[in-house]
Amino acid sequence: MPATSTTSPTGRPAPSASRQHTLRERNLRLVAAAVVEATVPPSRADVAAATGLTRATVSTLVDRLVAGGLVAELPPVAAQRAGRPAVPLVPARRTVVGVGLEVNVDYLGVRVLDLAGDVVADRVERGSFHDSDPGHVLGRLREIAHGVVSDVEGAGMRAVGARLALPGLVDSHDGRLEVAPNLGWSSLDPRDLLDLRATDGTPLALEVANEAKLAALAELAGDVPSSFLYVSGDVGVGAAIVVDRQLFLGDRGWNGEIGHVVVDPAGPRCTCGALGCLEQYAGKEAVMRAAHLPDDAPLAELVELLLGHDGGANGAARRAARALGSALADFINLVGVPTVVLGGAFATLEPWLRDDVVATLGERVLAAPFVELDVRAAQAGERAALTGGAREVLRSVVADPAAWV
Amino acid sequence: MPATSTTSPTGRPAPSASRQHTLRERNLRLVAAAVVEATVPPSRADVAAATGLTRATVSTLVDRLVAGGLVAELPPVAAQRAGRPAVPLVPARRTVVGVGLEVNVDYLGVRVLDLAGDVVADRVERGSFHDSDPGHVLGRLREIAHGVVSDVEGAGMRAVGARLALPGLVDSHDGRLEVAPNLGWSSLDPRDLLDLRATDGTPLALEVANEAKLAALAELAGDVPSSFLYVSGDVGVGAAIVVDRQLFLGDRGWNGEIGHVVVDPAGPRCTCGALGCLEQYAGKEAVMRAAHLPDDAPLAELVELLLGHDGGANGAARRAARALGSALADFINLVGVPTVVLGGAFATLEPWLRDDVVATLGERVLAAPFVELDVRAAQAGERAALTGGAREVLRSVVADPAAWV
DNA sequence: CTGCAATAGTTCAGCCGTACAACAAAACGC
DNA sequence: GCGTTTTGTTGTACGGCTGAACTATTGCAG
Repeated sequence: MPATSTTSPTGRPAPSASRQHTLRERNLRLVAAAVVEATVPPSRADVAAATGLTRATVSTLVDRLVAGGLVAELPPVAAQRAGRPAVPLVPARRTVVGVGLEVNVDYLGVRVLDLAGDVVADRVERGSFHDSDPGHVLGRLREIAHGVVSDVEGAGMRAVGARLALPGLVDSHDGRLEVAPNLGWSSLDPRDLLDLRATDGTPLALEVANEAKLAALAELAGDVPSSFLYVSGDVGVGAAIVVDRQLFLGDRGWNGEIGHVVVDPAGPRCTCGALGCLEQYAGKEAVMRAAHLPDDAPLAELVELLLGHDGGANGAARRAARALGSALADFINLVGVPTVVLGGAFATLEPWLRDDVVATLGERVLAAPFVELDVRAAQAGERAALTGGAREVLRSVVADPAAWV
Repeated sequence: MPATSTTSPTGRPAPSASRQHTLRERNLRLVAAAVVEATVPPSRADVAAATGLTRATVSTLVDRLVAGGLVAELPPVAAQRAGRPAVPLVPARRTVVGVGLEVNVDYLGVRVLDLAGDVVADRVERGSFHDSDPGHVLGRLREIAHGVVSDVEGAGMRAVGARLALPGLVDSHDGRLEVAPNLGWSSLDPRDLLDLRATDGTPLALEVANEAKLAALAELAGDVPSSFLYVSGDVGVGAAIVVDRQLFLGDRGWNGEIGHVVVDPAGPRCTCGALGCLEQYAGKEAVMRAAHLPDDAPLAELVELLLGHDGGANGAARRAARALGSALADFINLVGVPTVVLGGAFATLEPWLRDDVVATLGERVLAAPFVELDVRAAQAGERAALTGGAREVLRSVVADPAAWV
């Protein structure tokens, strides 16, 4: 909450008067980021060299971060060379944690991560939330979350915020959910129904976002370029734009709606009312139907057929891949980011999608001769939005450590 | 040049150590922006109130900006109320100027603007640069630019930088032109052929960008939302994304290629090799042909026919508008910015395009029920890229006044 | 084993830029 | 004409960073 109260719609900090303590805040952030993003635990001297600050300044800043529980010191280890051994600095474990929450069509989830990226708690409850009652479902999520937060705080950790992932259009200004077709929810503020509190009663800052967008952020934990497009295949097809390791949200966060990009104006009618949307070719129901499976067949069944070289399933995959390639070509031509990460069901199906997607991109992306197009499967695993949400909370702590130390 | 040397690919400043003078730089920018962006000339006290700085601090900063020629004081005018009369502050006129350059298919242009937004110099040379020689054309542009810069500097002004607009794919990292189909140019660095110098021999910082993108920036001079999509119709169809009054450049600046978005996969073959690109419906040649005019007919001729309610011309306009609406719907669904500014020939044709574009957007934009879609004609006038380029130079001065005072 | 070089981290004076408060300047109004 | 009001300036205090000197702890050469 404090971290975002002075940010513009797109998340960029609004310019305001800089005072002495602004220096402190900025340099604290710089040092915290240097420690968190380092691949090998740096010493104070390493941080000084990396940031351009003096060792003296880094020392005082690090001391503050250690006191605040954001950074921890490892026992000094003698290097292979002369000189006093360095004290390696690492993101603190089990001190400050972020909470990821999700309501999706077939499960509720809560996942808690610490600054080291460790999963501290993970709870999933399966169910069927098609056309469900928001108050009831969010009430249940609240119970689960409250239990998890109690456990975590009982173990001495501090929950600093939560992100709720929803499969629908979320307004990034006010966190309202405009519509979530597959849940049957519309026009509500989840924070009215899900006020989370720490055990001492203080409210836990909660922000709401689209599921695909938080799932995209989970990829940042792995080896991925700093800018990429993320496309998540599920019942719907959602996408996210990540630039310089940050979500690009457009005007109010309702972007990345690649599921309704035109593939063929003479194509089948979509649930949105238009004709030939991508979802009618690469959405779960369309793919299952094309593979002669029931609409709601599990993904594993399709994979089974594909592994057995079933003609119908392969045809369905190729049709989906061609359509996906066409829509992604538009995406790349418009946004200008040449790396595509396939998430959700597309990650599982990547071996059967990749070639046709790449071929279509090669034909339709105008800049194809000048840049290397890169299509790859997501790495974040199951229910990535939970990880992404929790990570995002922790990122906001690192981005504004002054508020937490 | 100094302003961008430490910026990331997308133009966001790379974080680095903050020192005392960082405060100065940031607050100088804040004050300069407050003066430049104000609608009515503010006093030092007004600026202090707007920025949150104290009057004392604002005074020293303003004095510096005045000394550097970025800000000027108007004679104090007695307000209608008690108190010492304020000294109104305005962007300085005819002191610091930015240079916009452009090579397009049918003209070369140079335009010089000062901080007040006044056009200080404007020179256009018509010609035909289809399949032209880059060295020759840029050499000629260099001559014209050199003459203009000499005049301007002779009048006591200081040219602080230049932007060159080209109708093609420009790499925003290194300023190289990858390809400009209508000029027949490819793979060259315009700065090798166009090194500009002030009269005293010091080189003038030159950056290169796509024509539609600089034209989009020219809109910021008028009454336009802080985020919008800009679509420019010409021989090709180009676009730009402006968010928070800044260009969004994706990974390397080759975005906004809306001309090659899929309108109909069964449509006519495009020069890019793919089928049914927007350019085959809304590009100049396609529209002229559909209106039964020669490919290279002047726009005025089409307008004439449209004003006369010519059936063929109207059909061509509607076909173009439907296709444009379809591609723009994709654009909006993907990027999430609901305001569209029609530029270039589309600005002239806006009366005949708007209704069909708006109708198509209403059908295909997923968020249409929740946000107000806004389609409007560009305001910047002829050869907007020149204005946008010059403005962009001046914006970079205001964004980093410390480098210039 | 001893002393020296090398590296890490700490201490302290100095500097710089902003805040705060008092003050000077220039209007209005009764 | 004098108090009031608002603008802009002056001087002091304070906070945060730098730079240099200093301490701590290692490796290595002799």
